[in-house]
Amino acid sequence: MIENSNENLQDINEILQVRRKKLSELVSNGENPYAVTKYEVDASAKQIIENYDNFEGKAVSLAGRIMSKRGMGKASFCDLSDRDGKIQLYIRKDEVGEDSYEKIKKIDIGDIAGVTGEVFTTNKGEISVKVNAFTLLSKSLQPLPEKFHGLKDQDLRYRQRYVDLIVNPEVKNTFITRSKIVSSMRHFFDSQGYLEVETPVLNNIPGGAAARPFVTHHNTLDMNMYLRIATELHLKRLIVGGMEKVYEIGRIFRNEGMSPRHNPEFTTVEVYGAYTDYNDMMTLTENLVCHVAKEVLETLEITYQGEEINLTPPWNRMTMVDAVKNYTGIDFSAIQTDEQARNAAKDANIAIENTDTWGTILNKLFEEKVEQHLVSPTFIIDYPVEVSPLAKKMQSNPRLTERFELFITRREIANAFSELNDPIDQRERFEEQVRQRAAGNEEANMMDDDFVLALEYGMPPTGGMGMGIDRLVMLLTDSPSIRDVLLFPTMKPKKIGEQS
RNA sequence: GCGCCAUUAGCUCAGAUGGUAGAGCAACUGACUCUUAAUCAGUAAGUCCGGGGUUCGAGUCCCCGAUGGCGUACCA
Repeated sequence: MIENSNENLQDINEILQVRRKKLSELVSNGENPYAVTKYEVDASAKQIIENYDNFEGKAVSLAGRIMSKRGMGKASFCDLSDRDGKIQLYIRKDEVGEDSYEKIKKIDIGDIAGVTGEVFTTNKGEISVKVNAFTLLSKSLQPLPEKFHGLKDQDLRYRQRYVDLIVNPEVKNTFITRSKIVSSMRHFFDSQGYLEVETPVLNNIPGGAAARPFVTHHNTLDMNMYLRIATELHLKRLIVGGMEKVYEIGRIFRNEGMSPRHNPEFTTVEVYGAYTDYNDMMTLTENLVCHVAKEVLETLEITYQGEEINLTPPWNRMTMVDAVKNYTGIDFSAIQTDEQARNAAKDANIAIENTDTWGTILNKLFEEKVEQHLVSPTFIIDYPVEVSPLAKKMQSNPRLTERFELFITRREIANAFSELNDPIDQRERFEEQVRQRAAGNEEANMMDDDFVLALEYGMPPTGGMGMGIDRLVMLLTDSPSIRDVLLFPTMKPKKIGEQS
């Protein structure tokens, strides 16, 4: 590798050449930085700064990336950035020795170094480490983006997230928060007796949602398989099997359009509890989000893109029929036939098709006229059966199901219902989905005979809830795009068509 | 999928009306032992996203394409 470093020197720009030259000099002096295997670290920048009284005057050993250099002749200052912070290094020629100082002058911004030294405060009041030994631990051959503006180019930030993380500290914080949110969720479910499980990502029949799946191929079995579009149907099989409280946090895949709120792969949590219903799931959802917000953000009052959101329960609860009535004046409880519903939709300027029914039209009106108003946390409850193929019908009105969706900042955050456990009803609903599929709806469910068979063995009354974790993280980290909460968002390759 | 906008040095950005590209940071050389967007002097650095076209002349105008951002459509 090292021998190759001179190979195409003419082809690369001067900055890269200079760094490669510095590397080969180190190598020929027997100081190949890439040969170093280990460095003892006993403190971090954040620890030192937060517990300065304990560290003042003490010897510490630190390692991290050099982020800036301020040379002043026989003394230099650097900023060293490590896992959770940044600290200034003060390097004096008379402290480290002449040879060492000359070498330190040649380091580049971006190099990884280990230092030992004494913690002190400069005259200007900055907590620093007076270095007595400096070890280059890895050479950076690429120049970093500018120290003040950081990396702004969105394309590069997503494609080269490692650079984004190095130079834009708030990015690292977002992902630390994401990690804490997921961890807090696990604690919440675990402490309530839910069991975390893992179900297959490779599915024979993708189900549990209306979405086009990704198709892949298994060579030995010589058959196509699908990446899962939800975890729902497997988790409910586990309820049938007597695992009464289960949850899964996992990646799902939907072969659909991309937008600031949609990535082809994203993470959901789904939770199921036997002997509970959608009302219990509403309470659970409220408790979950509040638990996470309190634990991670230490507040229930957040700001999302300039709008203040108060997460303090209880949250608004509104039936879909009431919601549509409030915002459009159209009262679906007074509408009986599909024909009447279609006329109401026309009056409201909603585009409809001949296949639309009372329930699908109610849902369309809700999506087009109501969703945009749901900024504060709001549970919309009692969804039409046509758009809820896996939810239990309401006893009081079989056109509706015991289902809710949670909206915050106009976005769907969670979806839950009293799970349909009637195998005969479930089979009929699948058959309806299959008909829609045959009619060209690529997002309709496929028949899942094994799932129906499972229900035939008997599933207890069960409440279930699914939540988009990426969207929750967006909300809690005030991130405008889903790509800001995904370390490596899906990107189109930059160069195409060159080889083939 | 459609529409609008963006793409200029490693990074952040300027480049009216078409006249042959500029700053700051980073880099390099030098000065400087408490600086912190260090300072000072000097040097070097470009496939102006790619490909066509108009023109005596294109970073700039036109067409096609690439990637991204936003909006819209789609997404129970």
